[in-house]
Amino acid sequence: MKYWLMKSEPTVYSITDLQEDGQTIWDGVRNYQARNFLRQMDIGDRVFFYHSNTTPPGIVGLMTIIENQVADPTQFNQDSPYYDPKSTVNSPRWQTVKVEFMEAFPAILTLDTLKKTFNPEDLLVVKRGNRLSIIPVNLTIADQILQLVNYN
DNA sequence: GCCAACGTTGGC
DNA sequence: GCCAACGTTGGC
Repeated sequence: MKYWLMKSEPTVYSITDLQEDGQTIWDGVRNYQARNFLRQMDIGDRVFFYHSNTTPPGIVGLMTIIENQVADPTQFNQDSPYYDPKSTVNSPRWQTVKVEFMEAFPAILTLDTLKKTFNPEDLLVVKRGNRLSIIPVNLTIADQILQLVNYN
């Protein structure tokens, strides 16, 4: 089992939205590096849910992968801002995953705390200028994040 | 609202 | 294939 971190702006889709929906297709990713990480995800992997572009930003919960190699439906939808005319049903360009809600943390684990706890090399999300919306988190760091959640 | 970082586009 | 211009992300 691997750990990941995925960002979402809470005004677009929040941990509360996921809690209500139960599960969702993580659509709209249009960055090749992020997509390549999505392709590496397996069923059962766990994902930290990160709220970006909000005050304060930080990790707010945990979800798990229940389906992988999912063709992002928005790439075929002409009315979607994520429509990709170069993508076809037979050879979709954008794969993603379906995630299921696991838990919302009792309190947000803020970016500020993450910066104080981890080195940028160990946790990419605290690295200045990093804009990747999907990043891998190694097991050691994931354990430490979960411990922080439990102790707070 | 500012702006640094950085990805993408398109002319050449 | 280079790189300037432009667009987007996202913290502050």
